Amino acid sequence: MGPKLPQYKKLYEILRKHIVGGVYEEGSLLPSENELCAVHGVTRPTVRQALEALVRDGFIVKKQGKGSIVKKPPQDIGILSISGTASAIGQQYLKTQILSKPQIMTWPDELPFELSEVERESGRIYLERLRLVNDQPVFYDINNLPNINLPRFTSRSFENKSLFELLRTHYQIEITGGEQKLKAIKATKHISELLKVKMGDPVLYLERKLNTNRDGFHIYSTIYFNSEKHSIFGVF
Amino acid sequence: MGPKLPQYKKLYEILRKHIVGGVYEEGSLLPSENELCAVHGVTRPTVRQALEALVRDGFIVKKQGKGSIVKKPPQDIGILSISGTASAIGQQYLKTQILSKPQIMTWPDELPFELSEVERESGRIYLERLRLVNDQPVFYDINNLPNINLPRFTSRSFENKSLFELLRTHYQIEITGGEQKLKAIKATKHISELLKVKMGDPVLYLERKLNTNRDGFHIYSTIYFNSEKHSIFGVF
DNA sequence: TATTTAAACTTGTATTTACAAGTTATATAT
DNA sequence: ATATATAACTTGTAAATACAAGTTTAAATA
Repeated sequence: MGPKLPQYKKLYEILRKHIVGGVYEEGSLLPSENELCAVHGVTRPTVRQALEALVRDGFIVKKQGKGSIVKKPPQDIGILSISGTASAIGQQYLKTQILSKPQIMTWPDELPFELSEVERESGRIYLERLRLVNDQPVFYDINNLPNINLPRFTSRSFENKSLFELLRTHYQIEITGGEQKLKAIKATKHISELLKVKMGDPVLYLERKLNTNRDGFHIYSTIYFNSEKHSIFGVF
Repeated sequence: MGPKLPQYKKLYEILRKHIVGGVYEEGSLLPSENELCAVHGVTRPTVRQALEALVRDGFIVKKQGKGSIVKKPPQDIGILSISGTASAIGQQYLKTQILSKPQIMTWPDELPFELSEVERESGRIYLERLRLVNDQPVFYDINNLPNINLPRFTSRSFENKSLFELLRTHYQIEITGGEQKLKAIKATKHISELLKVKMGDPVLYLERKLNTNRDGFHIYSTIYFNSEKHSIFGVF
């Protein structure tokens, strides 16, 4: 069960959790590297590896002679970039409703992106979600993951949890990049009902292919976004 | 005048130059870390720092047990990221039409972003463009730059030139990042006429604030995008 | 010959040590 | 009291070393 994470990743997870959990206020300083060494019983290079990852993911900025300064968590970047949607808005306000529980299916014949052989042979895990802010529907997303080495995945709970966080913490799958196409389209009947907008009203439409640290493991998503009250915010 | 770069940065610059210069083919392997140590007379942690930076900047990917694989330099990134719109589509197909020549004005009272004091006091350079692909209008953008140390700017030619390229080559201003908001909206009469879509049809709407290497110098843009035939494509 | 095993690579993780460089607070001098 | 210098922090850079883990190649075995 214990996935034997390296120490710097364990420390990364701890600090990340503390930051998003509000243990450290925005703008305040993290404990110094030497303090972190002492507290967690590791050496400074190890601590620095963890901090580097936090910098890369936008949770802190470092200043020589000063320390590590905590940034507001959704410095992570929202739907336009590699992180999950949860952090874009602030996890506390974003609720997740599963429209279609994760289920194993075959791939459809036509896809906006091309599959690798392994992916096609393994089938897919299909998952539909509706995501709400203040009980108002904002995202509707359709996700396809290749069914490769994801034990117990279909039986896990997704309510109010980020898909990416689950992949990262339980399967050590990290998003390393991707590509996406973006359009403004008219809401169809189906979409308008889900997102509670008028039929024909403009909604954002995204197609994404995300790369991961697992070779040949990509996540394919289609996302509809109701931008009437919220807009997609991105920092880069 | 030697800027006394740290060793790992020197090595980074060397390897980067070699990669973009074609010394290493795309997909081929860089010398192993130990080889690089020997050749450049540094230790492995130093080499790894340089390679880390190359990974971060998208020039290589590393595989445990295999080596460092050369990627084609981060092609361009499209409108969703820091580069100009020209590279998103391919400069050769994108034409620029100036709707309102650059002119010096005062800032309006209301702005989607907050100005710094220096920016507000200096006034702005205002610039409207329409950008076409195959003679079909695709972007309409409204740009505001603070009027700080930009000699002869209003008299320069912009036709078929990237605003960012001009800023970089003539004023050494580089975009370092930014933030943006994204919505799908209905085309107003004005927008529909410019982008040649029906009134009320969905168009993409972006508001951006771009940071530069000049402290306190930001570029504020509003962009309307006709996504009927083209979609915005982004790699990250 | 085909398969398996082992060796020789590669990068990944981790410790220990040392000094440089930037920041802040304190003590000292004027 | 104010300015200056010092000391005590902070992160940044760099070395030398060790072993783990993944990949490839070559040798040994069936």
